[in-house]
Amino acid sequence: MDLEEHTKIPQATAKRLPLYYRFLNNLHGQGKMRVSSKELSEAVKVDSATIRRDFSYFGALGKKGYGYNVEYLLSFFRKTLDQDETTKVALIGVGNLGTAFLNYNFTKNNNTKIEIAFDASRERVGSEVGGVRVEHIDDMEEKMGDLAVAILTVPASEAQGIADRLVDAGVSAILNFTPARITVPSHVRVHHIDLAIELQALVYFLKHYPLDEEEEE
Amino acid sequence: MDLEEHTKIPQATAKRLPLYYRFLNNLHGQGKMRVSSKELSEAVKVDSATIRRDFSYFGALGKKGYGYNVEYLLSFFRKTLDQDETTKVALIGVGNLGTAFLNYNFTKNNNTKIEIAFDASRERVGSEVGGVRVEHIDDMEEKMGDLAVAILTVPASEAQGIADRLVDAGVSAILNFTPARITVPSHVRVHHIDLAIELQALVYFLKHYPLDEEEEE
DNA sequence: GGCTAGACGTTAAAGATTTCACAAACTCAG
DNA sequence: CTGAGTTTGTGAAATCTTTAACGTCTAGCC
Ligand SMILES: NC(=O)c1ccc[n+]([C@@H]2O[C@H](COP(=O)([O-])OP(=O)(O)OC[C@H]3O[C@@H](n4cnc5c(N)ncnc54)[C@H](O)[C@@H]3O)[C@@H](O)[C@H]2O)c1
Ligand SMILES: NC(=O)c1ccc[n+]([C@@H]2O[C@H](COP(=O)([O-])OP(=O)(O)OC[C@H]3O[C@@H](n4cnc5c(N)ncnc54)[C@H](O)[C@@H]3O)[C@@H](O)[C@H]2O)c1
Repeated sequence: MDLEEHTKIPQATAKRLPLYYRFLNNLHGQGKMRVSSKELSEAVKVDSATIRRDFSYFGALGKKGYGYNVEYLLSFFRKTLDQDETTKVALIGVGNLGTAFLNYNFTKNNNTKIEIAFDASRERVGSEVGGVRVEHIDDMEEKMGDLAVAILTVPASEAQGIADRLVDAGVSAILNFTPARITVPSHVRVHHIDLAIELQALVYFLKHYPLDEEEEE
Repeated sequence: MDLEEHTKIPQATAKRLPLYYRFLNNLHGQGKMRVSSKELSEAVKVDSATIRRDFSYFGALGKKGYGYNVEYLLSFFRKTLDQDETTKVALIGVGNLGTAFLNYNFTKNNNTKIEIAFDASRERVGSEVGGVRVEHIDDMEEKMGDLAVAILTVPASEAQGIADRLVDAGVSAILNFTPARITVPSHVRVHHIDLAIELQALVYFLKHYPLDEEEEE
């Protein structure tokens, strides 16, 4: 019943929910009591109609002529986004990117935490990075426990092999930062974040999709 | 004329072009002469009809009953993606993420290169990271030259201030890794990459959008 | 030279997402 | 208590994107 409701929410909306949640948190921290879709729109750079539409998938959360009650909205999204339970995450590949993530560790206002990290390099294994213990990749299956989510920051050539092992170890979601497009069974969810491509795409848009003329402010 | 043609290409297609290019490069490196949309589809995980459609925006690049000539396609995309000229990029904020990017530097098969980096911390300034000199942020305007693209990896609280200065310095595209949604004039293009949100969204999908039942391979 | 299998390019349909625009419902000042 | 002013929630339209389906053309074989 609960799940079915959620299943109807468009993916595009679902991707914006954490953004809304974060900003509502800020507002709440500032002691703000109410907020309109217009205000929110300016802050998160999403059209106000889109915001109202997004919220409406969850029912009537606001009041006409008033806007949204920050506290109410926040507590609603806290439930919706499962902010009360922390999802434990594994990170594979403690190199440049992996180290950056471990130091950051998404803990600020998040419900995710990197619990354990793995690497193949003997020099890294046994150390702690950002408070997270680095284990040897050979011990992955043994030490990973029942973590459901993994961040993949190994060299591209290793990606598929490690992904296969992750799947066998019971992982059901992978955030893949390698350029390799990995193949997994259909019950596993993979999101690719391909930073090199993001940069190239930005440059392409810059050159081929002119925006407004330059105008001095 | 040339520009107008490109302007008609859907954004979704444009974002996939660097991906195609990278894979074609791999194929070419392996000495492969021809490739079909089906093969490409399996490698980059994009529906083959979508690939054919994407390519068709540029005209008839393939041959029926044969597929695409790798060399031809590659040289076509090289032109289209301006792979021959290197776009110089500045990076602001040499912290965890910034350091990772500098060490990587997108140089592998890319047309982008981080030329210069800036930071506020006296200990970092003057050093080199990944072969890139780190300058003090106070000297940014003076030392940036005419770079058009910047990567922003400063703390969120600094993001808007630095963005304003980047715009004044003539930057027209910003890749923003901070959680702050920055405001810029309409002639400046900003892409947000919000890693914390990507992770949260993945977890949300995992919990609320069940995929196929688990099945043993 | 003719035939078969394969693969493109494209039309059209379906699906997803965004945006417009406005009636209804509310707030708040006076 | 009233009325002016806000702001929601949502049909309907517009836009963008993906996918299916297939006619057409080519390669390669016999
Ligand atoms: N650093 C960046 O800015 C950047 C940008 C875009 C893409 N990427 C991609 O992200 C990935 C990681 O990049 P990076 O710069 O951190 O690379 P890196 O070489 O610094 O780190 C890779 C780490 O993985 C470890 N490793 C190697 N094989 C392993 C294995 N089989 N099991 C476990 N660990 C293993 C290595 O010891 C190393 O610590 C790469 O695929 C890269 O292409 C990185
Ligand atoms: N590291 C991650 O994994 C991660 C993940 C998600 C988001 N982010 C975001 O990316 C940004 C950078 O993250 P980080 O972990 O690298 O942070 P960091 O604190 O390690 O690095 C920030 C760097 O910016 C420099 N800096 C501060 N003020 C500056 C200024 N005014 N001008 C120039 N440089 C200045 C600091 O000296 C520091 O070196 C942050 O906004 C963070 O929220 C990081």
